[in-house]
Amino acid sequence: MLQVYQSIQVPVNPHLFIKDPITSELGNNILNGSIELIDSLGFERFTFKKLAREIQTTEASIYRYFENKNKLLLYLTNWYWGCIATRLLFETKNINCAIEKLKKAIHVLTALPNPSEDSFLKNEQKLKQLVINESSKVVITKEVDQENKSGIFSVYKGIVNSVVEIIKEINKEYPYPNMLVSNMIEGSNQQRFFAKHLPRLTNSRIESDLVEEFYMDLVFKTIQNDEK
Amino acid sequence: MLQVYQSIQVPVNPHLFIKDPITSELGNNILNGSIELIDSLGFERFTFKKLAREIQTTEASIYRYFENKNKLLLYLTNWYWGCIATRLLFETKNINCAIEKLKKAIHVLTALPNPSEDSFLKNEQKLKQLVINESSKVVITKEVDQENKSGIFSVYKGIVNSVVEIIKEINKEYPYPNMLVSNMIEGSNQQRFFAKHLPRLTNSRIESDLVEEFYMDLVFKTIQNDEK
DNA sequence: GTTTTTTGATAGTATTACTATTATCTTTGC
DNA sequence: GCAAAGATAATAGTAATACTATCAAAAAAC
Repeated sequence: MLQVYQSIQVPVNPHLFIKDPITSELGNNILNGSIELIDSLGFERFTFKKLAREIQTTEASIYRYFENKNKLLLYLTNWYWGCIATRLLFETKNINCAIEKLKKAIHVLTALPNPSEDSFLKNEQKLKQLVINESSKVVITKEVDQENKSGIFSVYKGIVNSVVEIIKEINKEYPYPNMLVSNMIEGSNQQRFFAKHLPRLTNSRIESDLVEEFYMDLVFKTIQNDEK
Repeated sequence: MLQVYQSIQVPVNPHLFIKDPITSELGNNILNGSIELIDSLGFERFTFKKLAREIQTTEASIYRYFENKNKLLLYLTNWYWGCIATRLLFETKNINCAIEKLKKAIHVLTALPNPSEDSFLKNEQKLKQLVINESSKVVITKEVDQENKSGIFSVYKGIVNSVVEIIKEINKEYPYPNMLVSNMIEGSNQQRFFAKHLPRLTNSRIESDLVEEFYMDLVFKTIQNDEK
């Protein structure tokens, strides 16, 4: 199991851990165990004590890796966005047509990861669930400015920025590209939460997911040049 | 102060309180005090003990009104959406043109409340801040299905639905009206958070707020009939 | 003017979010 | 092959949180 995380070279901001979890067995157990446990308990009920019980270690040992559970969740989401950033780079490479590139980007950012072609990691789906259900709890906080200063959101910002650049290639007059992209990324996650729990807020369903096509339609219509 | 909350007839789901706070002085103190305190501490650090100290009462007394702090925040946000729903009704009344109606609706849902013309309540702005910064923490939870069953989100759903109806008047072929509306409401709040803390994710700024015009542009472009 | 309801004061419990200490176990250097 | 260094386990302890319970005092309702 140890090398699962190491094989993907996704560096995570060192501010988020005390001791790098990918360098040890225990560290990897913490990562895998926390994904499972946060997912099943929800972040509020998740504690290091429960995690320790689950992965057969002690609370104190986990604290040697992570300052607190917020940092751990930030680590996990950061790592997720790192994977997405890498994939975005791969999949838009060697495409010349900006429109095609944008389509690919929208796909990478809004589609559900396909369980079969899941090249990157077996945990990607559970991790996406975490991002959908829990990430806002460690981002929309009073600590955000501090975290931001230490560069924790730079990977995410990089993703937004690279899609913004594609949009500018297509229509450099469009005045709100950053809003459009961040709205799409956050919105696509939210729509999936709605589909599962508050279906009257969306047209998408778990059985027939419309999120990708909704944003595909929305983005292209929105950036189309008015003059045309 | 007591009648501030009573004057606006916004019924809040009784599941959210043990004893109706608008019926007593203490109840009103709890509501006003909690808005201030959650806003200044952030929801995570907010406790009933601290609130009790602030409004000169005891922890146990607050527990007589609200089961826990989650329910209290749900109460506040529910009340906020109740106000918005009322305003939406008022402001779109007697407008025949669906396009004008939609413009009004987008305005009500995405614009910052104007401090001077703030007809409804002096707390509306702080309350909106609460909704922006804290509401996701009590919505995106494991309890959402249970809360949903007891009808806590019906006001919100009603708002979404009434805007969906307007969109259908304009273009009944558009396949994702619910997604578009919920995306707009949630997104507009998020964009304001970004403007304040993560400005590279948005084009809007605190000094020059572009949220309303962004969604005005986005929604109308998105629902425009392709055939035209 | 008594009864009911509401609030205040105090106390207490289980859980959470940590920190500290020491012993053991593993790894690596030589 | 062994000492030194580093990592982990075991245990203990503290302050804060999230409540619940009890009882007396104050206010309101009848």
